[in-house]
Amino acid sequence: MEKYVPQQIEKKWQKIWKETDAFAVKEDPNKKKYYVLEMFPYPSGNLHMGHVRNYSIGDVIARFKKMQGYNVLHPMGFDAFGMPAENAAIKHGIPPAEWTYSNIDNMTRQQEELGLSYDWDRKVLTCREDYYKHTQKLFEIFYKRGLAYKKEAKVNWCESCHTVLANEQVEEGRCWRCKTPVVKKDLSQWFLKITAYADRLLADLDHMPGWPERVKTMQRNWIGRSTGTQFSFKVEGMDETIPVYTTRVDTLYGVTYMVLAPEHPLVPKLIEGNPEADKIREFINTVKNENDIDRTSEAAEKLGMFTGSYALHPFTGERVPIWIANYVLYEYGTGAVMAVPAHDERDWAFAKKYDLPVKLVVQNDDNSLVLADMDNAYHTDGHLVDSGEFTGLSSAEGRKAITKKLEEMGIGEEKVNYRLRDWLISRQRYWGCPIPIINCPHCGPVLVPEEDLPVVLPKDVDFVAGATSPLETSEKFLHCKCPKCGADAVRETDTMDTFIDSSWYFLRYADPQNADKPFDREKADYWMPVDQYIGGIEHAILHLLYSRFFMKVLQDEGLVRDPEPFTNLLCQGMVLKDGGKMSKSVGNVVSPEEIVGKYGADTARLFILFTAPPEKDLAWSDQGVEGSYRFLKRVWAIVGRYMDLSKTSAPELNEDEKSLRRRLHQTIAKVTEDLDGKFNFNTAISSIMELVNAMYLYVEKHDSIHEACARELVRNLLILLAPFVPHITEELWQHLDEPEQSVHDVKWPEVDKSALTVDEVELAVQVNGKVRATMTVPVEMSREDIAEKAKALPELAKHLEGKTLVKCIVVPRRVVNLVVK
RNA sequence: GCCGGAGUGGCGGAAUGGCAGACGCAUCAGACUCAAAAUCUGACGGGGGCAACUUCGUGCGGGUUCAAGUCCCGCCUCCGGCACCA
Repeated sequence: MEKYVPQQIEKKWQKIWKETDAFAVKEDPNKKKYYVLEMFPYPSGNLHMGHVRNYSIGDVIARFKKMQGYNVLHPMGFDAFGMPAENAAIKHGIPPAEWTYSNIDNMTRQQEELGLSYDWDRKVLTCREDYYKHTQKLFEIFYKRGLAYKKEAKVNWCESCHTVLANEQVEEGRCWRCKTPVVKKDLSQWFLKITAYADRLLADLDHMPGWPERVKTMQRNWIGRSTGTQFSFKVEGMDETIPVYTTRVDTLYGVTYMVLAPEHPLVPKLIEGNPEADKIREFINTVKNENDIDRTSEAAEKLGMFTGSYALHPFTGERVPIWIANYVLYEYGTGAVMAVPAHDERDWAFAKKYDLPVKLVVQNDDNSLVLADMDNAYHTDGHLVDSGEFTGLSSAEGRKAITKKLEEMGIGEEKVNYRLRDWLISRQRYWGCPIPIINCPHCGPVLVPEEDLPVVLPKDVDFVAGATSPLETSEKFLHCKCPKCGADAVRETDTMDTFIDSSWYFLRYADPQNADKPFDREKADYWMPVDQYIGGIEHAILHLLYSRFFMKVLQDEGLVRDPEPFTNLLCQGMVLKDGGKMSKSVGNVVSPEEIVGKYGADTARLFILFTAPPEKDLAWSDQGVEGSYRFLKRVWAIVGRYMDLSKTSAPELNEDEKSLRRRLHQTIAKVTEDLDGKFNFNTAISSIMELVNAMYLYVEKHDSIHEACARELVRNLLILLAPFVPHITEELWQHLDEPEQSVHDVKWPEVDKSALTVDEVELAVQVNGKVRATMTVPVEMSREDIAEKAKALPELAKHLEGKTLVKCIVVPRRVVNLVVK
């Protein structure tokens, strides 16, 4: 047989798969479906190794499931709206669409060169009118359900990207994309009411066993549910009350002051008449202008000022001074807190700094707390002291009883709070989905009528970087008539966050050609939910939370059946080089195209799947790639050698053939087990390597083989390898005298249990738990006989000499342990 | 601080409570070759021993068990998420 030249055979098969539409699928109610999906990429220009890893994992699963008889949906598309396209326009004058489509073409070609089994007829591009038309339609659904609203708010602004950002897109106070420190800005913006789904997003996490624990934890943290009590303080001498939220209402008798966020709307009134008012205003301004990094940094000092006003304690009527401080967040709870310095570390620090009184109202079990000796707040639960009628209750009882009393007084109630904020979706950018809203001077915001969708992105815009959306520069786009009253009106010029586009694309794959609707319910019900989703951990919150939110809203709307989009989630690890992330600035980037060109796609895929378990980080190793290439050459050669061996047709297999056949069926069992839901690609491949090694040892020893045995070995070796390395297996398959069929259409093999039977097994023989010998015994030998045989082993004599046997444990097929004294 | 995950040879990594280190990389040796590469075969955790063999060994300290990388208790370290969220 000729040499293994991957470049030739890979091109050949890729062409055939493309021409025959080999992986196109249709709904088939008689077949069990399996939907495997890799997160679609942003068309940045070129695939990187992370993509290759992502797609290789998905492709093995898709091909394996198909061979198992499932109707497999395995689609691919592009998350094609986004900033880089627009930046290219600003920098180089290339229209964003042109830049994007040329990148898509290039990356699609690179995907094809990896031999991935996609149904390309279902390719989805979020930037095309036929897609974003439906994104707009979905926005209208949200709007009609009261889940999309516009409000004036203090929002996160990135100076470099010239746009606002969602909370989820701010990492440590910086823009997630360009790392520029985020500043606060007052703007009127569109939000989606994800907070209305906070409880369901949280609760359903408990019923998602197919998701990694760490992702669920991150989402739980992000949603940040807490149960507490909200109640109001009266302001002395004013007809005003200040609501506060606390999880430690049991410490209510320890309140010695209260604190408002500087942004709190009551502040101007509270400082009226205070001679220090100007100073306070100055302080408020300083705090407001600080960015999040400074304001929340660990080193940040707690700063505050006394307003001059007092609140009244709801139970004791005591005067409680009202302060303003930088450590209270306006966005969370009520923007005001009761301060209990004895039992809260922040309040403690603040009280010490400004010399405010401290009252101990919770004691530990042995009543050993002495305020004068404390150098920290006591923030754990205990029992209440100096707390009026509640004294003596445990903290938990105290919380219940005090909340009940506040309720009876009509000034408070139990309250659940979330850290999660509504999703800010407006972006002051061009290359995104236009928000289908018309702003009418008389009617306010009005939805674009459904029949007028899509609101098409205009081409006549200026891409001069500025603080407003480029869409404002298109006169034709901007001016329109109000659909309600017909008056002159202007269009909304912000576009939607691109995370909206990716929050429903998995549904579009089920029905990608539908012109009227985002997707047909019946088709969606057939394919959804995604059985296996694969992608990077960086989307643990962003994309994966938004998609879950969308799915729930669509379920409420009756458009889908299921509450969750992704049944099983696999978060692949990163591809590292020299101990760090591959990056252009470090200069350690290995390009997939280069590797594929040098070794072929099969080698690249095999290396990535073999070198590390999928969820762990993978260290790139040039030598490791060589090793994978070497293995494929061995496969190529051994198939040839088996075909060249002279064939016998003896009535019985010889011992070596039998053991080779046993090895084959062990391998089938192992690979099937490793691929079925567990995705241990690395150990699956290593077991196939062991089979190949055994096949080599056979040809070293023999120059003939039983024909049926040779045939079974080679056939099954190729089938087992097919999901991992589709080209070389297909090529070799065609060299066998098989019918006109692709190896990828063959049924996955069954284990022949009779092939696994053995006559004899080797047992380890231990004395007091230490292995001292091994022995081979017939499988059916009784425990008693095994024990007798073990005792008589000569190697054991010196370990047994002069000792008495206490116990003998026989574990069939594994071990014998003689316990002696 | 709270939550989650992980610690095994020179390296990537294997091990339903039952012979720790499968498979691969690197290294060394042998075969083939005039030679090299490629290829095939073998060795390969540490200490001691010419050897048969022996002893220690899965982050640390205890425990359960005939038997622990695996189970339990107490720590340490690293990675990730959240964090002035009241």
